[in-house]
Amino acid sequence: MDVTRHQALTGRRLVVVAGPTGTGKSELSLDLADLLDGEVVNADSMQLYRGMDIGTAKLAPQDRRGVPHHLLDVLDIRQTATVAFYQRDARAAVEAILERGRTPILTGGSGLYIQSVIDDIRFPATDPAVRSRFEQELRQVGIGVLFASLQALDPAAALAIGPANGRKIVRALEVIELTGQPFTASLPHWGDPRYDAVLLRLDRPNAELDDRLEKRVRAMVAAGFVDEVTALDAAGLRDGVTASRALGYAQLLAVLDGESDLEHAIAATAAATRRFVRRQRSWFRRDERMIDLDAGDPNLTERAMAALSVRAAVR
RNA sequence: GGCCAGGUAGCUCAGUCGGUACGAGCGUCCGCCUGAAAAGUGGAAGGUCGCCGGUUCGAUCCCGGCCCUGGCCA
Repeated sequence: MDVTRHQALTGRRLVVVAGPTGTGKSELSLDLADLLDGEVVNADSMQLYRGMDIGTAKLAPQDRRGVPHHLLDVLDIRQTATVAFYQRDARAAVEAILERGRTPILTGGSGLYIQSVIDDIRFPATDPAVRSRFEQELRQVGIGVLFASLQALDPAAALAIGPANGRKIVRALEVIELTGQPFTASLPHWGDPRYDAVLLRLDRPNAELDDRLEKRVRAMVAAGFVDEVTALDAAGLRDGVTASRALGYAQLLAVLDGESDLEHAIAATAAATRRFVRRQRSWFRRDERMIDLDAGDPNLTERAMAALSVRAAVR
């Protein structure tokens, strides 16, 4: 369990490969794994699910070049993914890799997930009973009432969350009830990342990325995305609170319901993905610890290695 | 060629019985984010109201002409 000591002995540290979807994170992490004797830990919320392969652009086993991957295919479609669960398992995976004397490479586009691994974030507990009670109240009594009570209990949280954000109002009330403490959406301030992590941030120009994303959605459909969703639908995809809302999957479910046609679904998915990319950026952008890399650089891998060695020298 | 409908924000469309466009949704841009984060949310920027002329103190809204789009008829 003495991770720090191990690092000191082996010189191993965590490498994070972050960035918006479609920038080539998976590919880069394979290269880095080859060069650093590494293993990949997935930091992509939707790739946690078994069976969600094509639509999540998950690396197929035969394309992993023998590099061990962790936290892929660990959830059933009907289970709800949560940061707290992810934090626990991802840290365990990272630590196990370090124990083995190898390099953990945390790769993915879920900003909060990444942060949950490298920063000291503690997620207050949850209680299904309390949660569902508030959710029911939200539906029956209305959001206004819940927001008013949040304003009374924790004005700062109410201000930060806003009167229209039902999900977060519910969670805040839940936390307040369970902990007796205010929710206080305290401002994130980062210190030194755990595992002596080096954070790499991939990106490419908007127009270029948007174009790639559109093509990628079409390629997914050509590769059997519709069949995948049909099969998952039979397996209970709609019962999954998280999985059923994944990009592309939600749009294709609408097609299966006859509410939309394929062409519309493709356009809607591409549009939603663009929006997602903007949100990912706004999340990653504020982390000053990240080192930027141009995803379109032909020497991307060398650049990444250079960034890592600079960090090693500074150390 | 004639008739009808229409030309208002990047797109789809509201609206003004003549007084500086409360425009809306979508898109775009920016931000927030502590147990659903591929989710959830806040804000901003965008308009010579097709063109030319007339009436009027004043026209995007009235009149005339022209151009464009869609439909119908010959």
